[in-house]
Amino acid sequence: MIAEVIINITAKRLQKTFSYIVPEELFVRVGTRVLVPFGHRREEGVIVALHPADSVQHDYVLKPISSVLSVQTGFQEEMIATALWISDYYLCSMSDSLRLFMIEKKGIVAHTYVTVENRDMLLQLNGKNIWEYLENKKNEEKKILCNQFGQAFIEKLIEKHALKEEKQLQNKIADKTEKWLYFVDDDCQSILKNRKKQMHLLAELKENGPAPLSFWIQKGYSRDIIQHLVQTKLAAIDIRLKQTVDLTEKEAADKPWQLTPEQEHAVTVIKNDTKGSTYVLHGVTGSGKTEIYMDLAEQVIARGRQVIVLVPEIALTGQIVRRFIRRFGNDIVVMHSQLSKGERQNNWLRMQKEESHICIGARSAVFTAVSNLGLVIVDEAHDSSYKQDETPRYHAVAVARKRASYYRCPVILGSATPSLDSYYRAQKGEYVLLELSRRVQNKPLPDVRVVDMREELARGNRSVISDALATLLDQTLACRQQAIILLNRRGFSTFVMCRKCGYVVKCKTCDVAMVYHKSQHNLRCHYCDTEIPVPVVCPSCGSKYIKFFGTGTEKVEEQLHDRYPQARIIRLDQDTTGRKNSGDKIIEAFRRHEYDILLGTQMVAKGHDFPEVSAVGILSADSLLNLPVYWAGERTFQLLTQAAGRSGRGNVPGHVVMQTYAPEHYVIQCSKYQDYKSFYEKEISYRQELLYPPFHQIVKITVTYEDESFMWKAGNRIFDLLAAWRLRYDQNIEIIGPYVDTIKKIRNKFRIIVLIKGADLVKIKKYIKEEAEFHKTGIIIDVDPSI
DNA sequence: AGCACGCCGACT
DNA sequence: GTCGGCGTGCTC
Repeated sequence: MIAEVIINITAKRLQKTFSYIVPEELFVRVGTRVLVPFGHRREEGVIVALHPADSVQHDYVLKPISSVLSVQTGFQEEMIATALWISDYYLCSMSDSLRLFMIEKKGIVAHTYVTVENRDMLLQLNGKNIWEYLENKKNEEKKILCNQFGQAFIEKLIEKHALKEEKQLQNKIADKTEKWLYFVDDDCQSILKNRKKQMHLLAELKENGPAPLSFWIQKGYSRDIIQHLVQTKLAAIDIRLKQTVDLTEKEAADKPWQLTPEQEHAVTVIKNDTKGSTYVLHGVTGSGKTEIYMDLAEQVIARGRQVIVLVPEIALTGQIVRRFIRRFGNDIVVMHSQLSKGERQNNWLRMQKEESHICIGARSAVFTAVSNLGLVIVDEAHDSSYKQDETPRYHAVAVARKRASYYRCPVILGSATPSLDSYYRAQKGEYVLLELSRRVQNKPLPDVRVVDMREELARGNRSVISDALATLLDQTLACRQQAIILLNRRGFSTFVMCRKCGYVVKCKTCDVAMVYHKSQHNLRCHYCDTEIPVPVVCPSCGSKYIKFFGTGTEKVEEQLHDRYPQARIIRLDQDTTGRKNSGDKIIEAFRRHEYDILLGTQMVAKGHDFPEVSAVGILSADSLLNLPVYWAGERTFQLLTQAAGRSGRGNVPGHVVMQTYAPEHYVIQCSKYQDYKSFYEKEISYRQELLYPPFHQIVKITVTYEDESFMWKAGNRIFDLLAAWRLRYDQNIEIIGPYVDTIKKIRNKFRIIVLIKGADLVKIKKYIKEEAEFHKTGIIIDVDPSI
C-alpha cells in the first residue's frame, strides 16, 4: 500500500502531500498519525489517503513509514475530508487545517541526549566531573547538562568528540491518568477485625463503586489507610484515564415546563429531518431556545448519536452550559479555554470513544472528534466570535455545516438576530426558517426609548447620561431592580490632545491614538497593549495644555458613582476581566444581585439571562454604525437588539434608553421595535444594490511588513497577478486595491489590503491556492472576512 | 519549517 | 585560500 501523508509542520510553502510505502506489519488507515522520514530528519504526518502500490507511478524512490505514532488520537475519515475542504475553501495549508482537529499540535517532541564518546579525551579536557556525572546515568538530556556545566563547555567537548549527542524523538501524545481504588472482595472479617477505618472504606467502596484516590482522600481516608487496605488485596488500585466531569448524577430537577406550541413545532420539524438541513431558529430574546436545544439533544442521544453545541466564548461558563450539565451529567464534555492540555485530550478521547455524547464549547469545539454526529447546535449563531481571526480564518458555522453534511444530520443556527447571510439563505430555501415570535409565558418585549443626544446638548445637558436615562436609572434603583449600561469603548478618555498645537498622543508602534486609563493612570494602546506614563507637557510643543477627550467605560463608572453613591456598580470589559476569563465571576455576582448596575462594553449584551434587570442604557448607539465597513448596520442592529433584550426577562417589564445622534436611522428605528424583518428588508436591498455579501463573496488579502516600500512592492505584485488572472479568465470579478488599511500600522508593521469581490470566486481561489506568491510570510488571506 | 547548496565579499 | 552571509530549492 501507498499512503499519502500531510507533514505536520507549519510551512506556508509546503502545500502538498508526500507518498510513503506502508510496511506490511503496520496497521494504518486514513487519519492515522505516523512518523515518516522527511529529508534528513523525521517528522510527524497524517495519512489522508491510501491506495494500492501499483496504482500510481512515481519518478522518485518511495521511503517507508517509520512507525505509527498513535492510533488512539488519529482522525475519522470525515475529519480528514473536512480538513481538506477547509484548506481549499479558506486557502490555508493542509497542515494548518489538520491541526485544528488536534489537541497536541505536534505528536512528537525531540530531545537531545548526551553520552560519553571518548573517556580519555573527556578527562584530558578537564571533564572529570562530567565523567562522574554520566558514569552511572549513562546519558543525560543536553539541556540539563548545559545548565549544569555551561553550554559553551559542553559544545566544545562534543566538537572534540569527547562527548556524543544523539537526537531522540518522543511520542508526545500521552494520555492523562489517575489512580482509582476499586473493590475486589469482602470475605474479610478476620483480616480487618481491628481495623475500623479500613472496614468502613471497604464497605463504602463496595456500595458506591470505584472512584479516584483523590475522592477517597477528600472523604477523610488517609493515603496510609488506602495503602493498608490495598495490601490486604481486598481492594486494588488501577490507572484510568482522568475524568474531567465529576461523577455527580444528573439532576432531573431542570425538567422543562410544557413547550409552547411554537417550540413544539420547531422540535417536531427538526426531529423529522432526514436530509441534514440547516435550520435558522429565529427567536426573539427570551423565547426559550435552550429548551428546544435540550429536547432535541436528548432525542439524538437516545438514538446513540452525538451532539456538538457551540456557544460564544463569553457564554461558556454561563447559564446555558450549566443547564446542559444539569440535564445530561456525565454524558457531556465541556471544552473551555482554561482546561489543561491533558484535560482537553481526555475530553477529546471521551467523545471519540463515544463515552460522552455531547460536547459543548466555543468556536474550536466544532472540531470535536465525533464518530457518529447527529446534531450541531450553534447558539447565538450571529456572534462574531465564530469567525477565527487568525489563520486558518474559518467560520465555525461553515465548518459545522460541512461536518453535518457528511453525517446527513441537521444544524441549528439559533439567534434573536440571525446573520443577514443565514436569513437570506433561508429566504432562498437553502436553509429552513423556524420562527419563535413570542417570549415564554408571553412576557412583553421591552419598551425602548430613543434619545437624540443633539437635543440633549441643546438643552444644556453635557453629560454622557441623558435625562431620560437618568430618570430610568432613578426609578430602577428605587425599585431595587438592576440596570445594564452599554458603552462600546473601554478606558477613561479615548484620546489625549494638546490644546495648543493639536498634537494627539499616538502609540510608538501602531498608528492609533492612545487611550487614557485612570485606574492605572497611564496611556494604553488597544492594539499592542503598550503602556506609557501620562505626559505632563505636550511631547511636541512643550505646552502644559494637555487635555483628555472622549468617554470610555471608566469615566462613565466614575460619573455613575458620583450620581448614585449608594448604588453598587461593577464594570465588565477587557480591563476588569483580565486575561483569565474572570468575566463570568462578574456576571454571576451581578446575577445574584450583588451589584445594582452592570456597566461595560459589548460583553454585557451577549446572551446572558438576568431576571432582575429591568433597565438597559445604550450610551452611544451609533458608535459602530459609522465605521466604514459594509456590515456596520448589521453589527449595530445585532448589538442594540441583543442589549435591549437583556431587560425584562423576569417579572418586571423592561425599559431601554438608546442614546444616539441619528435617531431616524433605520438601524436605530428597527432595533427600537425589535423589528428584525424590516431591518432585514432594508439591509438586504442595500447589500444587493452595492453587491456586498451575501450577493458577492469577498476574499481579503492583507500585506504586512515592517519595510513600507517592500510592502508596497509585494502588494502591487499581488494585485498585478490577480488583475492579470482576471483579465484572462473572468472579468466579472473585481480586484480592488492595494489600499492602506484603516489602521496603517500595527506593532511596527505597515498594512495594506487587496480585495477580491465577485459572485463566484471558486476559480480564482483555486489559482491563489496554487500560486506560491500568495503563501509567503507577511501575506494574510481571509475568505469571507468579517472585518 | 529546516537544512544543504552555492554564490559572493571580507578576512587570517 | 577560507569563513560566513543569505538567496534558492528540496523534502516522498
